[in-house]
Parts: sequence; C-alpha cells; structure tokens
Amino acid sequence: MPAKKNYHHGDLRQSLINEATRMIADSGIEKLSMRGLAECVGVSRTAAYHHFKDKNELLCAIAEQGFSHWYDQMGSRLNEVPEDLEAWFRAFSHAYIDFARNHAEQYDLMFGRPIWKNGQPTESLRKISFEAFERYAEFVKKCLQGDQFSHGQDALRVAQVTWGSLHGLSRLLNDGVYLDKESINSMCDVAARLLVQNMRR
Amino acid sequence: MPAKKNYHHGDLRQSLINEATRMIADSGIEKLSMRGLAECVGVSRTAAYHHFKDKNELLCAIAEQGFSHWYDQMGSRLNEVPEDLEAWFRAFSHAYIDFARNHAEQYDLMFGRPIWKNGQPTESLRKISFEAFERYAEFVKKCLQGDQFSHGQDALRVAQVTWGSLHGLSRLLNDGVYLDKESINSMCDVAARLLVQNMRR
DNA sequence: GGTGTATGTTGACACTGTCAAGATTGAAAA
DNA sequence: TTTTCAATCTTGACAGTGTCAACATACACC
Repeated sequence: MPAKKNYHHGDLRQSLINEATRMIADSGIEKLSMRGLAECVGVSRTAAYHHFKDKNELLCAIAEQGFSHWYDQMGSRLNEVPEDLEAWFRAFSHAYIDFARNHAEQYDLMFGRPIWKNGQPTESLRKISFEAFERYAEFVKKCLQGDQFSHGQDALRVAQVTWGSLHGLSRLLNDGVYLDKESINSMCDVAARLLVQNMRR
Repeated sequence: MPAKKNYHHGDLRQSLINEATRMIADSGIEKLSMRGLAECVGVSRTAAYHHFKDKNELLCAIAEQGFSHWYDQMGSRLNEVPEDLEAWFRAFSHAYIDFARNHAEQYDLMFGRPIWKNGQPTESLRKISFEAFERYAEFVKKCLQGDQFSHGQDALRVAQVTWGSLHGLSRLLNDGVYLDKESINSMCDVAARLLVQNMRR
C-alpha cells in the first residue's frame, strides 16, 4: 500500500523515523523539531504524537535503529577468535570510531544526554543497547578465559574500561575537542598497544 | 560597592555566571534559560545581553571557570614526579572521574556538544581548555622521556588516548550508560593497569 | 550643569513541545 | 449494506524559549 495521498499516511511511524534520521544526519540533533519534521514528511504538526508519546520516544526509536545498525556493522567481529588480540583490537577500534564518525549524530544520540540523562530511555532501547555491550563483554571474557590471573568480575571491568576508552575518543573527535581526525590511525594503534597487552593478567 | 538595589546591579556579569553555575548544578544544562536566570538574579529578561553576546558566550564563561576550577584541583598532580606510574595514574583517574562526577553538569559543558559542536567556543575558552590538555601532555612526555622506544609524536598520542579514556568513562558514568558508580574503584584500577604498563615502550 | 556611554527595561517576533477538541477514515459489528 | 468505533490526522491554543529594536536610567567626565 504505497502512501495514500489524502488523509492517512499509511506508514507514518517509520517515515518519521527515517526522515528524522536523515534530518539529524545533516543538521544535528538539536536542529530537529517536531514541527519541522512533520512538515518535511508532509503531515500536520501534531500527527507524530499518535505514534510517539514524546519527542523523547521518537529519539529513542532513532537510537534503537542506530544500535541495530551498529550490530550489523560490528557484530561479526565479536564472533571472531582472534589470534593476535592487539591487531584485533586495533581493527575493532578503528571500526568503532569509524562508525561513530560516519553516523556522528546518531551515535551521539545513542549514548548521549538527551536520552539517557534528560529523557527516559525506552524499555526496548535499554534492552538493545545493553545487549550490544553484553555481547562485547562476553567476547572480552572469552578472550581472558583460561588466564590464570583473571578473576571474577575482572572481564567485565576490562570491557567497561575499553568500551569507555573508545567512547571517549569518539566523543572528543565528534565534538572537536583535543583530537584531530588526521591522527585517528595512530591513536588506534596506541590504544590497542596500551589497552591490550595487559588485558591478560 | 555592595550591590546597589535600584537600577545598576554593579557586578552583574559575575553574578550571572555564579547563579547560572548554581542553577545548572541542580537542574541540568538544558533547564537553564536566559529568562529564568535573569529572574533569579533579579534583573530583566535581556539584561544579560549587555554582558554576553549570546547564550553560548555565557555557557563558555561557565565552562571557562570550570577549567580554572579543574586546574585548581588537578594541576598539582601534574607537577609530581611519580615513582610508581601505575599508582599515580590510578589516583589521577580517580581524581579526574571524581571531578567529573562532583561537577557533572559543568564537566559536560566543558567538553560537550552545546559549546564545541553547536556553538562556537570563545577564544579564551579555547585557550584555557587547550592549556589544560597541554599541561597533561607535557607530563606524559616527561614520564616517557628517556624511554628508548618512544619516538616523535608518541607521547602526544598516549596523552590523547589516556585522556580520552578518562573522558569516556566519565561521560558514560554521568549519563548513566553501561557503567555504575559502585564499580568506579575497580574500573580505575583496571584502567591504570591496562593503560600504564605499556606506556613505556 | 550638560552630555555621552554603559547598563538596565519593555515590547515584539518567530520558534519550540505538547495538550484538547474536532474531522476523517478504514475496518469490524449489526 | 449500514452503523459504529477506534485509529489516525488536523486545527487551535498555551506557555515557554532566544534574541532584536527601541527606550529609560544612571554614573563618569568635559
């Protein structure tokens, strides 16, 4: 049923998400207004409120799709069994930061204040976002497994710290603080060198 | 000259900064409005515009004071000559994250989108913020000095990556993503263990 | 004392998110 | 088929925002 012209839109919910994603990608999150979005989709100011309780809920939906996209792009790496862990992490870092930079606005939404601090993350967003981290944490655990020194919650902490590091670099890059994109390569090298070599202990 | 009652406020500029800092500390950055701030200070809606071109400029002033505060609290650590670098970094991590958490809103302002991505950081903010990083980078360089393996820009990269890591952990903590404050201690331990031991190479 | 400049005020404009009440539609019940 | 009903969309309204232009006040200096 391809988009009725008249009254009912047909698939407004998804159209809103798509258009909003497109809009924030080239104008930034804070430029996105419910009214502007509605106009772009060709619908009245408040139509969106029949599909999303809030602006917050719309943002959550966008973020949710972002996590799904993230997993499409990064998930396969978490199934590998790396021989050279440092090389693996170097590549992973690069891929992670590339994702964060290529979908900068969506990335900032996925992990940023507007949803997690101000608004309330949707239950489904909570779920999919934690799943992403859990998958990563499991990967780390698997890599540290059989290590005589690792004990208890150690793997979780390593996962938290390494993810946090990549997140921090991504944010500083995206926001244009301290880091310049020309040095991404060497920063990934250094990050892998620093972070990996003492994982196993 | 203690605060005239009538027309001229006397030291409105600083009063605005102070009150705004107080307001964001207990209501969050996005709740801060020029009008609300003006009312709290007891002045008309647009009075602030004679001291700050923009809301952005006001935010920059707050952030600037934040960097000054940061240096008061952290600067002395950058003058130490650590014997045990891992222990030093463990303590530094803790202090950094404590600062970020104790002044969460101001910290987010200092390094966040509103200023660095959307708005334009003031020249003086640029200066003071870069100075903070440069001091840290120099410290790292000093620590890596005489190290046979370190070469060229390596120290800068190490500084970027380690700062980025602390920033990432701080942001995830402040925004309530993945990390919980109960595990700050062990995360700092792990961060120090991972990041430090291979600095020297 | 008069004048100018810094600082304060009021009015106005366009924009925002969102609620309440009414209009339109397609599908299920009669 | 006709009626009814719930889902969907629209219009009107309200309080709130940042900021500009025009005006008022007050202090500092000739």
